[in-house]
Amino acid sequence: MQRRMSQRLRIATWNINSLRLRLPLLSRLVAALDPEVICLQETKVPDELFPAEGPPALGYPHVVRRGMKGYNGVAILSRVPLVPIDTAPDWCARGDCRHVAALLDLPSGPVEMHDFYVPAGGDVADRAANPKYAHKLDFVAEASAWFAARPPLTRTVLVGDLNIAPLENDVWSHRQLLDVVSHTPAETQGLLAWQRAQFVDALRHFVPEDQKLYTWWSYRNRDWRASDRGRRLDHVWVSPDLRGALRSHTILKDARDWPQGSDHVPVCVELAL
DNA sequence: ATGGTTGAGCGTCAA
Repeated sequence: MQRRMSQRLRIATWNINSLRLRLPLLSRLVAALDPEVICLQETKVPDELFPAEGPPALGYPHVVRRGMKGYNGVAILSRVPLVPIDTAPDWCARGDCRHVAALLDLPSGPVEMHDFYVPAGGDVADRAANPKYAHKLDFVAEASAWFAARPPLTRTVLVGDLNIAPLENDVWSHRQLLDVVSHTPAETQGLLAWQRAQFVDALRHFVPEDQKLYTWWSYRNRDWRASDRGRRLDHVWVSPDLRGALRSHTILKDARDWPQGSDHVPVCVELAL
């Protein structure tokens, strides 16, 4: 029986909440996770101010990024060569920098990599009263329809800060958060429809749905660990053909205590490809 | 119903 050698592929995703401020923390991420690919959100840096020397110095010479002034911004840092993908639309026609995609050029063949930063959606869970909430729902619906219209995906990974905690145990209190933006039925149904059309939830592949799982803890808590009012806002999805390639996952909870840390912690999934 | 904290960039806005 012939058996092709498979390669380890670790993909990390992190809402870094300012790349320039937290560039030094990336070396901690690399030390802890040793990923081949790092997907970042909320880089908050225009492309012309992107710290070009930073990622290569950390061992990630291949970079695709899309940034703007002040807000949003996404980037993929890689040890593996990248080929940018530019076929996705400008979501909601806003010119926002909320999505970047690339092919990972692996010896076993290309892997399609998507990095998303879904709108947070503001405070009021009412489409009519809150344009940010309407934008969030529209963004999810548009992305969902775009992926659903494609032929069945293969060797595809989608990660990012999707700003929605879809399952009951993705939040500290399902009942208390049903009206809180990030866990309303309109959001969770929209996100699950997007996911289930083409993807497998890689983190829930490893952690059963009856167990609490969080990736974000608000800054607005005196003791985030003691109160533990977390939400699972950061996600890793893989196309169904990669289910058997899933090896392990890490939620780097310790990163929430890094000096001047982000309110999101890095999430990592290892595949054998 | 409100507050609590952080980042960008210099007003507040976004989260």
